[in-house]
Order: sequence, then C-alpha cells, then structure tokens
Amino acid sequence: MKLDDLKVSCSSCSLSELCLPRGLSSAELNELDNSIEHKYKCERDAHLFRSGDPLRAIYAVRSGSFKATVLTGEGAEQVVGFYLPGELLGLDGFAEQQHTCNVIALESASVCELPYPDFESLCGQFAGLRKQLMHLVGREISSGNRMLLALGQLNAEERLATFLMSMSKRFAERGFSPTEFNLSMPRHDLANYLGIAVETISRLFARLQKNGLLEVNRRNIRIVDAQRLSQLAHERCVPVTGISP
Amino acid sequence: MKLDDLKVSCSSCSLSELCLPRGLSSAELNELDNSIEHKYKCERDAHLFRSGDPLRAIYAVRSGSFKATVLTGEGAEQVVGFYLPGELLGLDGFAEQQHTCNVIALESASVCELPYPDFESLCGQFAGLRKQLMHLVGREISSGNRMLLALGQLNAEERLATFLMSMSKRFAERGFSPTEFNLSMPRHDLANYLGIAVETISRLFARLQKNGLLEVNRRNIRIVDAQRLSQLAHERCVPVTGISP
DNA sequence: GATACGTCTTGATCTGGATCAAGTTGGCCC
DNA sequence: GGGCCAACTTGATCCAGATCAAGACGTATC
Repeated sequence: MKLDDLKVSCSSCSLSELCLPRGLSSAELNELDNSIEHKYKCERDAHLFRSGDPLRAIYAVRSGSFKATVLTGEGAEQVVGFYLPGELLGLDGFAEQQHTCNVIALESASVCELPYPDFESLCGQFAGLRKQLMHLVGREISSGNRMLLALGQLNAEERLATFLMSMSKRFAERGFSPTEFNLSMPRHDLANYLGIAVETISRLFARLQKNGLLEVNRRNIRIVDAQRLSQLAHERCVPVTGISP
Repeated sequence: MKLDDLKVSCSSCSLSELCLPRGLSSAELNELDNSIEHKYKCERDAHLFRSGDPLRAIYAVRSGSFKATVLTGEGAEQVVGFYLPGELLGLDGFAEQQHTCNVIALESASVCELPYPDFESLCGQFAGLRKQLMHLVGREISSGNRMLLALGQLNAEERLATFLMSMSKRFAERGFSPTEFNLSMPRHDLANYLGIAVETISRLFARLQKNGLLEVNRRNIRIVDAQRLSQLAHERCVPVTGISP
C-alpha cells in the first residue's frame, strides 16, 4: 500500500450519490472535502487494514475492489464481503476502536481516507452526514442478515444465482452493464464467501451455462436469462447486496 | 404487544453499563431519560416489529429475550440473532427507514422505546451517545461477521460449542451464572440459527453430555468442562456473541 | 388420571456437495 | 516459441449431516 498525495474531492466525485456525500448540503460537502486528505492506492493482495489494527480512519472505495475476511483460531479464512467503488470500509472498527476483519485489494485499487477523529466531529456537526452514515451502516447490517439467510436456507445453486443477481444490480448502480461484467475475485474467494467448494462453483457455472442462463468465460459473466436466474435466486426478498465489512 | 405506561429510567437501570447509557454524562443521561417514554411488554411469540415496518423507534431489551428472523421469498424463516437484556433492537432499520427483519419475543419480555426522531436529535447533541451507538453498531456488524465465519468454517459440533460459550459469556456479563443457564429458545430456533437440523442438535447435546462437557436437561444447560468446550469452539478468535438484528 | 399436543430424542437411511485426483487453459517470463 | 505456474475444470468417490420415521417426555386441560 503506498500513499498518493493526491487531493480528492467529494464535490466532483462521480460516486457521490452512492457514498458518504449523498444528500449533503454544499456547506457540509465542503467540510467533508477538507477532511478527506489523501487517496491511498493498494496493489492486488495488499491489506488496507488487518484485524486488530486500531481504527484510524474509515475508507470509501474509489476504484478497484476489495474483499473482507475473518480468520478462525486455526488461521482458516472466511470471506465476509466484497466491496465496490462508493462502498465504505472500516465500519466494523466502531465496536472497540479496532478492526475486526482484514480488508484486502482484489486488484489495483484506491480508497479515500477519512480520519476517524474528523469523521466523529463532522458527525457531531452535520445531521445530513449522520443520516447517510446511518443509512450505510444499516445496509451493512441488513446485507449481513441476507447473507446469513442465504447460507442457512439456500442450496449451492441458489446461492450462486443470488450472488450473481446482486453483483448485476451493484454494477448497474455504478453505471456498468447489469448483464455483462467481470468478477474481480478468483473462484477460491467466491467459493469461500458462498460456503461452497471451488469445484462445485465450477460445476454450477458449467450447468447454468448449459441450461442457457449464463455465458461464462473465466471471470467474465454474461447473464443470458435474467428472468430464470432471478427465479433461482428467489428474488424480490433475498437479494444479497454483498456489502459487509 | 401491549403498552405499559410505566416510566422507565436509564439513570437507575441495572443494565446501563451494557446499554445505550454507558459512558454518558449525567446531563446526557437526563436528556436520554426524557426521551424514553414507554416500556412495551411483549408476550411470547408476539412481534415487536416486522420486516417492512417503518422505523419508528429503536428498542433496548429490558427483560426477557427476543429472536430476529429474516424470511425467504417462499416464507422459510432464518433466525439471524438472539437478544438479551441491554441489547439494542432495530438498528437494521437505519438503511431505508424501515425494518428488514422480524423481531419476536421468545418469552414474556419488555423493551424500552426510544423514538427515532428523538434518538436522531440526541445523537446530534451528545458525542457520548454517538460514541456508544457506534460501539453497539460496530458490535452488531462484527458479530454478524463472526456468525458468517461460524457457518462457513465450523462443523455442527463446533458451532454448537461456539454458541454455548457465547451464551455463557453473555449471561456472565448480565450477572448470571456462566456455567448454568436456561436457554429461552426452542431447539427449532437454535437449530435454524446454527444452520443445523433439530435432530442433529439433539444428538450433539447427547454426545457432549456423554463425553462429560455438559449436563443438559431440556433447555437447562450446565457447562461441566468449560475448558474442553471452549477448545471445541476454537475460542480466543471466534466467540460468536450472537448479537445481530 | 386419561387425553392430547407440542417439544424433544433416538434410530435408520439417503444425498448434496465435499474431497481427492487428474487434467486443461491462459498468462507471463526468458 | 517453449516452459512454468496459477487458476480453473472435470470426473470418481465419500461422508457429515439431512431427512424420514417412530417413539418418549412434559405440561395443560378437563
């Protein structure tokens, strides 16, 4: 992870409608801009922070993508979320002022950094910021619950369909095609996240392709029959947005 | 659910060190007390709120216990958390100003109600309250992640051991015995929460008892060998606190 | 104290997906 | 181009825990 002393600006950021600045007045936005001083760049596999690190700042993904993981006592890894541009990282650290998960770049990525003390004082001053924070925090909690639902109630195929529909929606929100996209994570991380073996993921992709729901080429996914895919995912009630730190 | 017009007071509440009032100045505490107007009582199986209900208030468990559930499109239920006195309910509603899970009393229970508008304005005024809120929110997120870890990485026996150690800790924090307690949820809910069949739960209890780790009599649990139980649970890194709405 | 119903336990069988074991494929370096 | 390695796929086998099927226990009702 290396420091880029680039000045970043929320006011002119294309992600502002997804991120912390949403709904802020221009006065609030200016203050926020003053506090966000740096942009960090992470290479693939670099840690943004680790479980146990003190909570120094919260981060917003600016480009690229990240995974969040938790480790068992034996060192086995569980992926607990994937993060796309505009999503917030570090909220887990609010509990004890230190992080409880590891956040790792899946590809070259960059984040905006908002030092925690600044963040705390801005929250005291601006109701709009508090509101948007609460919105994002609530999403984090709700999305964790949807993931528990998926792991507890859905079979392997339904989980994968749910995941793909959720990615589709998130890409669409960011202005990308909802029907064709590249996954930034290897099968290994995807399988781990969904609680499924890598081999099973591979077989499921093959089956969904054979049945005409998808076209899969390595990490490139094209959704051919969104209708049937969303049926598989039990849409309308169980969209896993995949947020979660 | 019926309304008791009982005046409640955080200042004199024995749970204040676990709950929202923790760390507040006496001025802050007074303001908080002014806003918490009612105590709701819930009978067993009554809903405190349902998924889709507007976020009217947040709640603190005062007595008894609750489960939080999420439903699939088909109406299958997933239990996503159990709540004991001093724990906060309703945080999931921050995302869209409406609840995303159902909260149901497991036994006769009561909650303190803090209307959301009051809550929002108090957060603007008092840094101490914001801090404690963030603490509780962070716990919710972290505990959700620990649950994902348990579901993804642990086998049935390890999950049950993890759950029991976590309950033991939570009872201890509330001044009850960490080695003997009564579970307030039926096997059905416990099994669902842990992603295990009821029959398997029953067999696991029998096995843990045979091996001298536990004594189990229906919902009464006595931990006989906490050492070995915590080994099973891979303690030190994976304590599921079980919070989560 | 008999009847009944919900909750829990125990036993027998079955299966979705894990695991084990080879292959492919693609990208990268020299 | 060829060699190498990581990422992925495909096939064969296995097993933890689900499911199916009775029973046992507890509590409530009359």
